[in-house]
Amino acid sequence: MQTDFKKELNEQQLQVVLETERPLLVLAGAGSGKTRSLIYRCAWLIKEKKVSPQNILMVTFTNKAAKEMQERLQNILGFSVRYLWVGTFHHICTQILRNEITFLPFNRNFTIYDEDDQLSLLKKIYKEHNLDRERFPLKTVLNRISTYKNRLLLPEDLNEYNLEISMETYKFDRMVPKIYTIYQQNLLLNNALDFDDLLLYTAKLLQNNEIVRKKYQQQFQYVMIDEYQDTNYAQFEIVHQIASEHKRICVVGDDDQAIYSFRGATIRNILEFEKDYANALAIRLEQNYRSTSHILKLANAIILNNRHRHSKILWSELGEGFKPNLFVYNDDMEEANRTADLILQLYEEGIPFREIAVLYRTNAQSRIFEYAFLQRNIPYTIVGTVHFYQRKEIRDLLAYLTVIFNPSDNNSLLRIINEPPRGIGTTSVSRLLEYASQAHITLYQTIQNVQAVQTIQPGIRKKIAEFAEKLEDWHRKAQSTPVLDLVKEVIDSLDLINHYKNSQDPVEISRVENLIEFVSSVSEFSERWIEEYDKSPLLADFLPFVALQTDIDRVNETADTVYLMTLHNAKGLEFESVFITGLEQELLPHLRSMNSKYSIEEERRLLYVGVTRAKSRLFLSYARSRRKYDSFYFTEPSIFLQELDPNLFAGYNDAITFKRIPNRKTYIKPKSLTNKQFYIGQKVWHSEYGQGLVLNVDGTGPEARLTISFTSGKLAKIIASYVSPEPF
DNA sequence: TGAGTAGTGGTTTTT
DNA sequence: CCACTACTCA
Repeated sequence: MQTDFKKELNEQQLQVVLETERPLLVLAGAGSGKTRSLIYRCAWLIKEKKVSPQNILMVTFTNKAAKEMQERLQNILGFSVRYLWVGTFHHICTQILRNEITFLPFNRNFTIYDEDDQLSLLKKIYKEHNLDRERFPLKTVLNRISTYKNRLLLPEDLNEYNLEISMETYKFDRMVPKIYTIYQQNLLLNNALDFDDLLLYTAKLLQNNEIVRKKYQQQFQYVMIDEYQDTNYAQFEIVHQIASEHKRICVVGDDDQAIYSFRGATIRNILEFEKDYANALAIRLEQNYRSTSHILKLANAIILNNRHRHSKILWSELGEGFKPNLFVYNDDMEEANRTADLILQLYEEGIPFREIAVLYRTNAQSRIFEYAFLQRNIPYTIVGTVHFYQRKEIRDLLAYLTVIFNPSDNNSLLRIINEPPRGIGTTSVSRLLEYASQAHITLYQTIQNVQAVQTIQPGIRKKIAEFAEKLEDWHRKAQSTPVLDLVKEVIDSLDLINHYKNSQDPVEISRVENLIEFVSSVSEFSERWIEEYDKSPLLADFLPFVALQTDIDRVNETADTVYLMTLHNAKGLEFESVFITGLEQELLPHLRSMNSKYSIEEERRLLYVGVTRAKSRLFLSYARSRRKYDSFYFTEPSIFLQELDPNLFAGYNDAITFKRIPNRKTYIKPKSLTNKQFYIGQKVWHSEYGQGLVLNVDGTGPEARLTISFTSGKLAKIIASYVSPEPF
């Protein structure tokens, strides 16, 4: 193996592999082969240094990256590394918490709450305590609580705020710790943890419990952390507690790609690494093995405008390549249509769809592209919008599974108690809750003994009892029945397929498909599980997996589809061709980030991340007007474009003067591109027939009839509004 | 008491 | 344009 990889790595990468015994800080530019270096380092440890896989901890940013690392490592080593600890922080923390459950205030079957669960729990709290949702907006409060947790601050650490003043008179800052206290109590009552809790409890456990800390310090002899620039204080503390003793730690990161400060990530962890770990060695990887020079030139020029960074210039030996294109469109619809046309053209040039990605700042932007792609039969996969697991029907089904697994979870039980409708309305539910709180039992226990709740009509009591009996039956079965069989039984027994199929509403009918897809995803999960562990997975194996699963993990590489995703989701990926769309003020940089220099710099890094995803073709675009809700507004080109030298781009010249258009509040229908006069000899593009040459123009404006000779051989007369000028 | 309907307010990014 | 809330009818 030694001879193998020494040829494949450059000098600095080799150093990353071989320097295993001291703290290592790897400053790795985009596309500089950091993943490869990490994998070889890991292989070196196992093969040459005879380190057992279970003594290695490797933290990645996504589950997908973890899976990839594991597979590539197995290929190199030629044997299974099942016992290697590789995964995201959240995944690894979940594992640790389950192992150490005896030291924790909740039980083994805890539920992991996502944002939707958090919101519904908080809504319930607001109702019970008469809190004003306008004065204390749910999301703002949740964000603040998250910030506290990321800094490892518990409600009791904020005690100075717990003055005995009536709730209504609290100002926001004083109210949040109060809500935080109640929120934490409620999570415990539900035997539930939110995402931040996974980190918080793990960090606190390692800090305060010497037995546990020693155990993991000894187990994880070698620690590697990817994307270190995007770790927060809680994550830092977890790593530090584990690694500060033996100090065999290797972190990899790039300050220019820090894009998660809103989640508490702090660049401090990279900047202070050499202070946190004495005798640390810093290695820089600057040679890029991904993109051609024109693309890197643009990337370097963009990031040069950030003041708070380590100077770093990417270079490659892959040749000059194509200059990036910049396109200006009149509106967002045109941007989507033209992007789709360009993608078809690339496809015809031999680039598979899976090597093409369309990136944007906000999830809402995906819809219009979907529409354009559907019209042209371009296969696509959206990564990260409405998460598959967030659709109503899937969440409902998951709520059933959650209650079956963790009966203490009132929140999930409330979600399904009348879903599908079984005649248990709000009044009955509040009577159940009232009884439960007076008797100091859970909602689940209450419905198991519903005959005791005299306030509810006997008829409804009977319905509740039937429901409760079903749940209890499944709860018993779940201990031994494979999760796939259990899921099928739940769906059958609730008659969900027919429930949705028989609806008049097409939205409801479409839910059937998702249910079927869910079953097949459970089936897929089961197969993989059986392959690895030689036994069928139970519900207890499946639920934690689902909770930490994200859309990016569901990306299926075998299908040939274009990828649509946010710039955030594109991190760590690479594509032959990349489109970055919506380069407008208030979109990129986003309006909500424009109030501070620091956050503008983060937006600029976001663009930098997008640009550095491209291997050979890069297309940037913006629209002069954009639809929002149901009206148009006018846009200005992004400041990030305005600060660049236009010569970095190929393409339209008038596009790169970045003329500002005065903002108007009233809606004026944007002039379509086709208002431009077409001329004989012009190269044009048609969505169906492709590229063509104008032979004759009859009339003016969008109504003009053009005679076009298409490269496909077809000669056609076409109304001007159906074709667009050829951009290349 | 529950279910269906009209009106209202709200979009950053994610584990 | 969509998801959620408050209101009305069966």
